[in-house]
Amino acid sequence: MAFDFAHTVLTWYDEHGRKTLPWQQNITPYRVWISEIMLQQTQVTTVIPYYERFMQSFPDVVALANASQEDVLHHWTGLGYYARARNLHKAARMVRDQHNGEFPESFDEVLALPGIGRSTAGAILAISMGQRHAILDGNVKRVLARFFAVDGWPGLRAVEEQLWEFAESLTPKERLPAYTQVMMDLGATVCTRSKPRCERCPIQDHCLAYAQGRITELPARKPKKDKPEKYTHVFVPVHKGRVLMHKRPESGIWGGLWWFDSPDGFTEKRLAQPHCSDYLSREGLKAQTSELLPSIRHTFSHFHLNIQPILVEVFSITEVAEHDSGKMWVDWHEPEQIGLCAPAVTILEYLQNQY
DNA sequence: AATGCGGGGAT
DNA sequence: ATCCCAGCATT
Repeated sequence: MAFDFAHTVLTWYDEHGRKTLPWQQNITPYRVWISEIMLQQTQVTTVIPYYERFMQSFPDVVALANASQEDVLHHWTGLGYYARARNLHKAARMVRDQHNGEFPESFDEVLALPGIGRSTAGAILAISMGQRHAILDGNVKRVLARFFAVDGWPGLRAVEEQLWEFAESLTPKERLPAYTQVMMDLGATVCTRSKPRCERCPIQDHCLAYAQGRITELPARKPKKDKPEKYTHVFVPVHKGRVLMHKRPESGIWGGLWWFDSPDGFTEKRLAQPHCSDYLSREGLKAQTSELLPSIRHTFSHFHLNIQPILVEVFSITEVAEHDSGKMWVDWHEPEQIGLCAPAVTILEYLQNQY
């Protein structure tokens, strides 16, 4: 009889699989959905506190739909990939308005929700409903690339299609929640990127990469390219314990998050320090002093950003900006419930400590 | 098919 | 400093 892959890993799961993660308790499609989105490109230990806070504030899909986007982004501050939060909110409103507030239970309907692709749709329905769908996240890609000794970077279309075929062919007809979980557990706790624990792997005897001594070279690494340096100046106008912030456009870097006004955007070369006068007159402000705050180096997936914040102490405000205008005076000792990008948090923390 | 999209943990 | 993580949307 041929090697029964699913049975072998399921037996291992019963003894060694993770069963106490927050989203593994009180399992519902909604709770699994939120966990799957948060866990996209984000590690488990980072997600856990975010998940707990999110569930506290938005216990069900209707609660999430009824929240403001501002509030949702606030709960996402620091998690990254903010389009995930915007899509999550949009999808919740679709569920509320088009599915009577009940999370859909067919694959095509779930796949149609923004922010949910093939793997996430499969994971949600397999884990919460026991439906038979394959998944292919980073963990499963690594396990299968090694088990079948698949060459090539999994980001390549052809390689990914091959891995999907393997994933589909191995998926059993029974015990879908446990099987889906164990494929991720294997990748997360045994078949790790570096120093995999092959001696504890239930499928070691049938692993091609292990047999070929190619565990460390599979899956193939992503072709690396060096990240360009970029630069930006930002004005940080302060007045009586508050700081003027600007809301970024919905799309692009830090979409919908609050940041500071910049005279030069992100530039390829380091520009001379801008004068405050133009900015101040445009904003209807008068300054008494300005000084450079410590610069911040922030790394994105595709470039480094060198940020030079310019503190401007303002002594008169001719116009108080309104929330709706995309500008807001934020109390740095008690920031509003808004979404902030990581460098904005750094600057606010600096103001808290210094002033 | 390739690129954009964040932040942080592991090494 | 580099790699990469429970991926998806856009072009």
